[in-house]
Amino acid sequence: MEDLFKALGDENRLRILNLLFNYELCVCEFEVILDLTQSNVSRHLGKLKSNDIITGYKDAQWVHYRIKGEFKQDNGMLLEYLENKFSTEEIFIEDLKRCRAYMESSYTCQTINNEKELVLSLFDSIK
Amino acid sequence: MEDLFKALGDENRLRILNLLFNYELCVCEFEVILDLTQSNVSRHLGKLKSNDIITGYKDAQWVHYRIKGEFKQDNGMLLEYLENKFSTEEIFIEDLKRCRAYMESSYTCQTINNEKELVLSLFDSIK
DNA sequence: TGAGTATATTTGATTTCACTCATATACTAC
DNA sequence: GTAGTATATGAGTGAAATCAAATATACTCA
Repeated sequence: MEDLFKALGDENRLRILNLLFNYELCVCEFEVILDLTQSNVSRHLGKLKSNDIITGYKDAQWVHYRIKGEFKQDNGMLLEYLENKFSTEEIFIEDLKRCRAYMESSYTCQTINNEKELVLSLFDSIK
Repeated sequence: MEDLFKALGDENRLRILNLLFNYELCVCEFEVILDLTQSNVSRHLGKLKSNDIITGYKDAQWVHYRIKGEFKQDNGMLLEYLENKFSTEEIFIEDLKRCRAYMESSYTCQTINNEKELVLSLFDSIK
């Protein structure tokens, strides 16, 4: 319980969870959407994973992450609480907007790094 | 939100909250019931207070703490989640047993420190 | 007023955490 | 096989958090 809250006590990890509440994403996508370094994203995902909050599966070079089913089952009320709070705080709302813009584009995790400039320009029109 | 979870990400603070979900208590009572030093308890209460989770009022030398009403209103689901988890984890159950034994005794925060040995002996019969 | 008590805060040592840079691993495609 | 890409991890740094011991503050009561 202490460890769970420690895992949630970091803004970047909360931003990651906010996106994972809505989409399944891989490291390189978090990297661009949240504007974090690769190793930073990987570390935070590692912490969420070691606390059994998320799980990842490998598809070619890419590792896709999602909220763990068991975690959802055991922590329904907490998740509801989080979703509710996410929907009222600016930073999480903005993150989701960028995520949606990316999702509705034709870019994928196969192209996101080659076309990073173009993906970022998608986001300019939002803010 | 990050700060709230940081505040919850400490076992001693969770133990304090567990008791406050059921009783209103002052520093010297936490000290004996949870077997922590005075400065340690005071520090943790300070952190919970600065995060607007609890509030304290002074009565003579004693400061009594309780969960803040606004916090309850704004975080109902989180509180429900916590109460639920507290009721399933050994350490929180034991803490509550000791707290109840103290509450049902005739000791008060005016006497708890003079009679510390006797209060502690109340707890022996529990474990 | 002065002694005694409850609580808060300062100090300093130790630990923990987030972050970056560089490197290692694992996979793809040629 | 080699080159290239995505992800994970090791090592080092600086910031923040914990804790105990000592001190400061605020209150009571004689």
